Amino acid sequence: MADYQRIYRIARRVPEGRVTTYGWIARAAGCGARQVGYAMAAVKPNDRVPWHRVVNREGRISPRGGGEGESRQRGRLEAEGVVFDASGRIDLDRFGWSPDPDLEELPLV
DNA sequence: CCTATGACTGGTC
DNA sequence: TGACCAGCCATAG
Repeated sequence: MADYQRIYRIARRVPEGRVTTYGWIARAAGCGARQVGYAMAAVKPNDRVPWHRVVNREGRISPRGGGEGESRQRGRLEAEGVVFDASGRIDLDRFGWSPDPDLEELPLV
């Protein structure tokens, strides 16, 4: 459980209108990408984690069990100004954000 | 303690 | 881009 807090903390750093990937958070948190995904799946309302700003490396929303939160996630991102292309992907060169300064993608939209 | 599972990733074809 | 495969590590049972 404690490890999730570390992951959540990184996730909370993601600026509004930007997205990050499981891999980037994983690298910053010092754990595997799957654990980040697992942590996101375990997020509770009280955690105040912008889980919707976390997508996979394709800039696409990872399909999960219900598939319901998927549309909800997309809706929230679009509300923050994130744009999805025709394939339902986000342009990580424009909206991608890395918690690691070394990988910091050129921000700005 | 050990095995199964998973909102993943990176290399190769 | 997409499909396939192997590695990844915390949780659950």
